[in-house]
Amino acid sequence: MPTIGDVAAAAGVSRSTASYALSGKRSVSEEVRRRVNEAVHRLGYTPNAGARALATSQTMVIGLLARFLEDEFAPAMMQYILGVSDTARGLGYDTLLVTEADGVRALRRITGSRMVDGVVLLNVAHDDVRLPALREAPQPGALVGLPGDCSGLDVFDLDFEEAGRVMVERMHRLGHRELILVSQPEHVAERGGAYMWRLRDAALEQARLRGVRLHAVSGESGQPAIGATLHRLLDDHPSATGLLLNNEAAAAALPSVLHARGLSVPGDLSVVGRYSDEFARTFSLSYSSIESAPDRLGNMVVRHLVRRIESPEGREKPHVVRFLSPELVDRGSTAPPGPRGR
Amino acid sequence: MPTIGDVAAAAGVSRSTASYALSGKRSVSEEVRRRVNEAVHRLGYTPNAGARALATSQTMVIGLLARFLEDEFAPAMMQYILGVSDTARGLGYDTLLVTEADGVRALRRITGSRMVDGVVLLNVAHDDVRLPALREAPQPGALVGLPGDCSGLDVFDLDFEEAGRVMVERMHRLGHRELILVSQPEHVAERGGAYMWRLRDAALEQARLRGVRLHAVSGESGQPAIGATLHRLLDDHPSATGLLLNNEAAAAALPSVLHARGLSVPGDLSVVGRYSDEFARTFSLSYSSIESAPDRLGNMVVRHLVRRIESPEGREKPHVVRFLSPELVDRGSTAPPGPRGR
DNA sequence: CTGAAAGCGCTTACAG
DNA sequence: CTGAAAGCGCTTACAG
Repeated sequence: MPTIGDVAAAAGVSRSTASYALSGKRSVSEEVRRRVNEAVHRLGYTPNAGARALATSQTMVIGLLARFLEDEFAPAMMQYILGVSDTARGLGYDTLLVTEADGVRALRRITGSRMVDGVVLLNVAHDDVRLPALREAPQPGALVGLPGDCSGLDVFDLDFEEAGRVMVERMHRLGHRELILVSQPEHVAERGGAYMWRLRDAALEQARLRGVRLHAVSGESGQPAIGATLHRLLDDHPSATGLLLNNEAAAAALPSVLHARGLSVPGDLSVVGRYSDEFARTFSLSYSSIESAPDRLGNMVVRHLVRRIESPEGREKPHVVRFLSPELVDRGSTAPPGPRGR
Repeated sequence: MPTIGDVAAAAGVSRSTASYALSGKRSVSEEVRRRVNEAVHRLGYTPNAGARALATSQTMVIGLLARFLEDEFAPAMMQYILGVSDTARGLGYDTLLVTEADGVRALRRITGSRMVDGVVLLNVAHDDVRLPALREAPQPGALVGLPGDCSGLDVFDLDFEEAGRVMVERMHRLGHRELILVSQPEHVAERGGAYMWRLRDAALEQARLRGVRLHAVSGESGQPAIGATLHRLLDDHPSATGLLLNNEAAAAALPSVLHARGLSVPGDLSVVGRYSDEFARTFSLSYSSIESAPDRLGNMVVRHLVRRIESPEGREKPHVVRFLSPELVDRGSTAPPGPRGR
């Protein structure tokens, strides 16, 4: 592999001039620039990333820590990873994907060894053990998911509280007065998945304000258990006319449950879910839903991280906690209360 | 961040001795080793990855090129990526994930700049444009997926031909004499997805040998189109008693199609699919299937790549093309022909 | 506009 | 068993 020394020799200039001709960081005569570019092209020169990182303290790589938790919907993770990776590349960065179970050790390794210029954490828990290690790192960090303590980090997440309110509000306006909300399993909350209770508590509060009865329950994260739970809920609350789903498995299982009961949507039951459009397509779901927008979140988190990496004053700017406004994608699954309510 | 110079100073030895004490590449007195380790621990020293890469020409990173093609099942990709990433970490390597649309350019960038010690290509097509660039790279490359020309590369894939034979054979032994095979869309084959025709052609040949009628058709990759196609196929071939699915969307859509027709499995229809166990769980599918084993393939491809990276003679060893034997996971969806055949 | 030189933080022959 | 020094391939002040 040719080095910049080879390029310089071929162009008949010094290594520093070759370097400047390529970086444009100081003016170079037209003639020299041409000769250098020609040499680069002819020799097939690509700068050595390790050497450049050593000289500049910049790797042009961001670390992406993904956690795969039991009972979470794995395919959804792919969307976040793609959003991060594609955005990073668009900004000139590559992505080091870390899926190691021991996130703290992984974080120490990639930040301590300066393999990355910044780190994105996915699937952040309320009391995430990775955060202390991230705060100690010399590189900036940004999160997707809301921890209890956001200090020293940029935080991005869907506004799950607003999502809960929007769901209830949509149903209330249509005239619904009794709803069922199916959330994730209890242990998702126990391990710090704040999105579960953030949506639920806000939905309960909004229901209280509107005088709507809301039955909030946890549901399993897989078939056939969640299907059985949905049947039981519909049995237990025969006068409920709307179903809110903050549980992807429940959304995926609902069509067969409704089919088995001979219920139609929205004629007999109104439904609003919370998942990504990609998810809806994969499972052919035609329920209106709050878009969880993994691509937009991935985009936001990387854009802010890179800004902090690149602007010298950015390192000291106050950190942000930003919530993405939930967007209700209307797929026609809500209507005024049907016969179940009469 | 402390350097090895800081460690050496704190331990009262030279930098070279500190380095050797850590690498163990030459013997060091017990006393010195203790002092160096103590200094490392106290200062929180981690070697700088860029500097080490520059000195050793080893990055301990492997590149992973994933392609996301239209009409392919994205969640399946996550399984391959995890298999590669987890195996790499177990062998001491990190994973640079590249999802860039222009795979050739991406490949040139990460290999030319020596960011990686080797490269894994996922979702390789018959006439994959990335292969010439990979062969020119100074690092070894390994593939998941079978290209037309395997020269200079290690190639791993499920044995789709054997999979096709196993499917037909299972049905034939149970007494089935007329089967339907639903493959991926035609354009999957047109863009070089050899797994499509490899399974189909082998199944057709095996059916011919056994005197079984086999209707081989392409199906769409999403709802509702594939559902309609399945209905039409069952209408068109009323005496077919077995269904073979080399199409993940078709497998996901089948339960509702069968429900709508009032058909039970395996009483009325025997079914064998081809997908991963993870996929079966995600979609709650209880059809027997050829396990596509993304985790095992990811493991194999990385293990071989690392062997080639690390053993000096390994660089010259003949390249391998290895097919993973298909395993039929029995979920009880096959039985002797049902009433449809009578 | 250009070049010689120092330096980034490691590893590893070379000497003792 | 240990150290001084060269070298990996870049970038960038310093001089002219």
